[in-house]
Amino acid sequence: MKRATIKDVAALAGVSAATVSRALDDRPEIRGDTKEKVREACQRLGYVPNAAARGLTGRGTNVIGMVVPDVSNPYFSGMATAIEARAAQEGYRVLLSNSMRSEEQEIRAIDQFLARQIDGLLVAAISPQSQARHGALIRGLPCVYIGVNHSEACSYVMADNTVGAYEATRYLLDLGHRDILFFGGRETSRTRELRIKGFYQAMAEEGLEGRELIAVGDVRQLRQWSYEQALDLFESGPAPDAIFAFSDITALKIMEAAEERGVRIPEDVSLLGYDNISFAALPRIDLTTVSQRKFRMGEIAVTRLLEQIRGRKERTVDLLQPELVVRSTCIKKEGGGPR
Amino acid sequence: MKRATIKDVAALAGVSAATVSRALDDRPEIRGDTKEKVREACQRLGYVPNAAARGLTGRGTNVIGMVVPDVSNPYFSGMATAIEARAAQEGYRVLLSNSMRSEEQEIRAIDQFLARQIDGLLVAAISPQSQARHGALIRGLPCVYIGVNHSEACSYVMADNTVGAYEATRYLLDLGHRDILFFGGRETSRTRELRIKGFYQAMAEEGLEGRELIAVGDVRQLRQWSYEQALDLFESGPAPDAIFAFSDITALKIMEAAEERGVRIPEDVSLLGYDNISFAALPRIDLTTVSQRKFRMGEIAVTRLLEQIRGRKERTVDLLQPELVVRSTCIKKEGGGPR
DNA sequence: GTGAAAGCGCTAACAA
DNA sequence: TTGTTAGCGCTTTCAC
Repeated sequence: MKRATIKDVAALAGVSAATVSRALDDRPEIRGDTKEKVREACQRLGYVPNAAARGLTGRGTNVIGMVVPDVSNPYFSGMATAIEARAAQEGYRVLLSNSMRSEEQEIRAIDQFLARQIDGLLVAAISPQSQARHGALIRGLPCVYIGVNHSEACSYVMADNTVGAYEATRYLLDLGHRDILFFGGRETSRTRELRIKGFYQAMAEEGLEGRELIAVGDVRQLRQWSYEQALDLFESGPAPDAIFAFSDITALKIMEAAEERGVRIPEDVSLLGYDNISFAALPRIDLTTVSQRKFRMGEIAVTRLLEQIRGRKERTVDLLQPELVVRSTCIKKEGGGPR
Repeated sequence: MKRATIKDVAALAGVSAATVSRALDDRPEIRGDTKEKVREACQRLGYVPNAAARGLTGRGTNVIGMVVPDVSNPYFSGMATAIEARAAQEGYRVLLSNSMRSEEQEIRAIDQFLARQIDGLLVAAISPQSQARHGALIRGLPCVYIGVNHSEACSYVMADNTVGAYEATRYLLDLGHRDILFFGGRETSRTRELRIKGFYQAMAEEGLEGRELIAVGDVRQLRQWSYEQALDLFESGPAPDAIFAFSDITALKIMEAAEERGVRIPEDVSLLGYDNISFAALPRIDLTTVSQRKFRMGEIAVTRLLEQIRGRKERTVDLLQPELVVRSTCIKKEGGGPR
């Protein structure tokens, strides 16, 4: 069964298509009873205006698109939820598309959105390189990047990862830990680059060297990698005083390996994550971590995007200060204590 | 800056719009060098075909829409991911929209999709009632419902919740538990209705009564409610032998309250969840639960939807058998043991 | 092999 | 207050 068009409605209501259009727009120049007739006809035919055709004539759609690397990652789904709530307040709907951490899929997602008459775009890109490739596509479309993966040519909102890592490391140091291991993250990750900088900065202040473990292999195997490396680490000799995990997800895998090896957290080794995903607050997990304040980040991103949609021309940059969330996986080092 | 149209490309390439259209479709009748010219012009102008206009002329868009109650719920985001992977294999993209557990938002989401030239729709509805209201909107559009909230008039895929609950309860019974409490779920929930049926069925077989706790209040407050009720439960006297939680999320809140009250799980009370969300497998959580096999469910949903898109007319119904996932939160009752 | 023209469903400018 | 007309960007006949 073909869907009803505005013409079908017009015919049934005995008016012209233009009148139907105006009636549905609830314009004042249309008589009440005409509107009534039109509404009735729409009802009868199950008429839904075709947004494609509408978009064609050049008005806004009140829809914004959002591209994320992976919806099943609580970091992104949490942010998406905040964004949708905020957008809804402003009368916008959000359409979500997954790039599955593939450059090609990311491009296709953006492409789809561009072709689909949206008013603006929010992108959590998978790498700074990938962002560079979007520019040509996006052109004049209002767009805000979220997170560290963006070029300097676009508007973006990000948390200060270096400061976050610095403060987290300071916290560990103040707890008396000396041998601290930065665990995970891939070499190509910009996020890692920023975090490790903060880490070494804090370590250097104490005249400490610090050590790190760089993740290798396919992005999709990272969790497995973390688990195996942690197993090795706990097996092969004295563990560090504390582990600063690249992300909460990594921390969780480390915790799993510790469990497996009978290493107690935090008694034997302190563990600190990054991101403050909802998992981290779970009973028994209760992971000490750094919050990127993703809800706030989402809100700001929507606000900036709407400003653009409403005419703002200048590029915007928002840098959020992260926040240490102290829970129970880090304790004072035995015999150490704050200096 | 306006986006380039097919005409701009045509002008730059020195051909007609029709030729551009054909060239981009890689049709054999177009000469190779013409295609080359066209491709180059597209490149230069950053041309992206407008899907709206394309959809207008009536061909498929290779996009399917999916409506979920809440992306930040791992149950749905997990399923969405499975669906996207499967759809991608078949050359389809998935656009995700959140209903935020509101009937109004759900309708708007569907509306949006209908208006947006998608080839098919996947819906995880928030209630059976809400589904009834979609019918008029959806009309002939290929559509598959996921989960228990659907009418009998549409195609759907769901897990057998009654059998799942029955088997889980049997498991608890076989472990020697007698006083089992079914905890949570709102009175209006169809899911609850089905699960509690299985629960009482198993209990009745043993000549046991069983007891239940019905959740009240706003959906968004449910977690808080679970936590508080569990606190009360553990405080006000002898806890049951075992708790069968309405969902994993509920179980997690119960676990939190137990922690708070010094009640040990599973030593003092066994705990069983439902859904097998990814949280449940976390170290230290390790929750025994029932899997709805949501990945499989997602795959089947996509398959059925594509069948419809490709012409199948009949309604389809798929019922999945759930699976008990034994982990560590349920143990034999002290002094009880399997009979 | 390519171009001209019609039409998809809708809205906006102009008439009546 | 309402109808007529043109045109949004694209695809698809039908000619050439």
